Amino acid sequence: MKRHRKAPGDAPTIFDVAKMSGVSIKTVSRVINKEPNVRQGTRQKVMQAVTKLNYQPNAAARGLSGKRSFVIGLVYENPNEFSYLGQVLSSALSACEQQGYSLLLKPLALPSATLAEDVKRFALQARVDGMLLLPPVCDLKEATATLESLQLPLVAISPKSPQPSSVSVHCEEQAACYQLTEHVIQQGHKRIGFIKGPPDHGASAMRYAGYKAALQAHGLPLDSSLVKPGQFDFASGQKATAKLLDLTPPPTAIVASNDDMAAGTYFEAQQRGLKIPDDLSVTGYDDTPLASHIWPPLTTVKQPIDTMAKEAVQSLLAMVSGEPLSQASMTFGCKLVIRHSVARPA
Amino acid sequence: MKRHRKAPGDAPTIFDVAKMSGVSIKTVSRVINKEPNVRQGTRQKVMQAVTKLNYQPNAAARGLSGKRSFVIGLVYENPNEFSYLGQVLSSALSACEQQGYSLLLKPLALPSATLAEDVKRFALQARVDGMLLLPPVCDLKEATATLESLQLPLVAISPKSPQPSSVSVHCEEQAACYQLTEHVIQQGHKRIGFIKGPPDHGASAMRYAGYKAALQAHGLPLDSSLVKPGQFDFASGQKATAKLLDLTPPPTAIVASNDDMAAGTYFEAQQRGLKIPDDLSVTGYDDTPLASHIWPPLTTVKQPIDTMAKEAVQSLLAMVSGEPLSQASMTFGCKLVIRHSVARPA
DNA sequence: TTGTAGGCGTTATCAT
DNA sequence: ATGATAACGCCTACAA
Repeated sequence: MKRHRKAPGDAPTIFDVAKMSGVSIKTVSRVINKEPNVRQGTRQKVMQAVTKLNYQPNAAARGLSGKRSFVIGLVYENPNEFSYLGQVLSSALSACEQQGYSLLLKPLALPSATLAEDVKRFALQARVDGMLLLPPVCDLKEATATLESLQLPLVAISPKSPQPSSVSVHCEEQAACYQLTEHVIQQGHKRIGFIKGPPDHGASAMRYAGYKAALQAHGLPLDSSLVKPGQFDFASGQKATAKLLDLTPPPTAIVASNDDMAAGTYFEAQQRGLKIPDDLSVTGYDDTPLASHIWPPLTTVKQPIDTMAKEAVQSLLAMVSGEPLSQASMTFGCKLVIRHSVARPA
Repeated sequence: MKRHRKAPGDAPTIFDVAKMSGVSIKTVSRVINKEPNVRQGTRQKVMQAVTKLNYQPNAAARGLSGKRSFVIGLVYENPNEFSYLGQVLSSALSACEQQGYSLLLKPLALPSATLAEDVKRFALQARVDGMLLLPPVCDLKEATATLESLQLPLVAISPKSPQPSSVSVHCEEQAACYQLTEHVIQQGHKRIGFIKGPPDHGASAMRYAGYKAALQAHGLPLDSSLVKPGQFDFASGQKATAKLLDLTPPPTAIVASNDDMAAGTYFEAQQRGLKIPDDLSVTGYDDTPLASHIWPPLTTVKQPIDTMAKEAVQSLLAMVSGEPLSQASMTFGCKLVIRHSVARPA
């Protein structure tokens, strides 16, 4: 026999609400889930009881019983710095909260031999309704294929290419990096170094393409010795910069594929006694807090991360609810943020 | 009639494991939860089936049925920068994962009129087993009292004072800041500015006390005009530095209560054409990635954040399990990280 | 528009 | 040491 008698301290259940409002639990359930076919007056009675009792649906029970768990996962690579991730995280979190969802974090150590297994375990254990995938995980077939075989709705944030098969949000990265490079060119620079991002991030290729296109558009040759690999982190940015500055003659400007690497460029240049921007112009990408906190303030590109994350969540939840998506992929514009790290070459 | 027949794609349940290993579900449950009173051979049989089926206990079902939800909450103030929080987050997350727990994030916008209500709602809705509290929330009575009335195990990370009533982990902040200040003094500085942290963070007072004690120990006067308020963020650090540098004569060194504010000091000083450390010595606190990424590398204090977070989780889980804690409060040592932002005054 | 019955996968209780 | 069975709180059928 079911008890459903609660001790004074216990949290109220749907039965308590039903009793207080004089309806069945199913009706309460309908109200809670905003289902149709409830009379206006009934709905109000129930809502009153809910408020009065401060009733909170039990997430575990909902997850167990229903199809939805009200949990979505955010999968990302274990970061060295929280610069970009921090922004995504904050935005995604608040978007989830607004929609009554919880966000579960899943950092991954890459490369991983057990990637597929790990991701699957995470999805199954938490019974997530869907997943938000960050680069480079969103482009790793082991991960996405496994998840898709679980029938899990997936949304990729800035994946390699606007996958026709899957849903994603991204930026006009190529155009933005074109503008950025053009801005540098317009200051009179001819030898412009470039620090690439890791090849497994889609953004890397896009940004590099923008750099190349700008060079070409302005009749500048593409000198491959001026292009160095990087990993989107400080250390690789510093290392690449060292190589670049060792060149004879060295570049007069360096376009780094993100802010963290640009910070590495600052570091190496300043260590060598070079003054930015007089001796070396530098640009970044992402407009992380760092960009405006280092001296001189870094010229960079601002992605609408907040908007993107919120749209990603929105799309994901729509998929979870089985709603048809108006579009499988959304592209947002980036904004050039001109500060003080670019000047005319000496 | 119970089905317990799973479609091929469905995740295996405890029944599947029970069937495969030829025992009852209760025995499987015992094995899963490491309960005693299971014969060694039985335990092994079950474990084999678990492995073979890749069985994952359903979190929702566990939460619904049992006393524990296997979820803990991490409550913090909405950050401008993820410098300190990012580290705590990473560590806490991995600690939770290791223990089979999930970590749910709860950022708060402070000050908040609905703090108690928000925190309570969060706790109830997620049915968290316990909570990790970061400053300044861990010191806000509205929050802690509400949570305690829910009988929720709480662990505070670096709270104001080693609360006798509650469990907490912290650092020897005063001693560390004493050493840091002493290091500056030993370089020959007499006029040493100090940028305080926000009064609602326990660390602020401790660090300030360390500064004062070092001054006194070395026969230096405490000049209150050299002490400015700050908020632990870049902007307030910059602002405080501006005020300090406007003094006549200005200080020859500035001790900032954390790295973010020290970055503000760098910014303001460099904007004025001052060279660090030749014209101005600077120190920070926390050893965030930023500290080693700005130029010149910042002398700071490293807290064992990873250890602290892991211990905090450990203690919390012990409380959840009703185990007696060996100690209600744990203190860890900090480490001075001497880099290149302090030199002899001109 | 509303209500009843049954099951979701686990842990708890109480036998055996 | 092991097992049968009743909760846990909710949602999805299906009735009414």
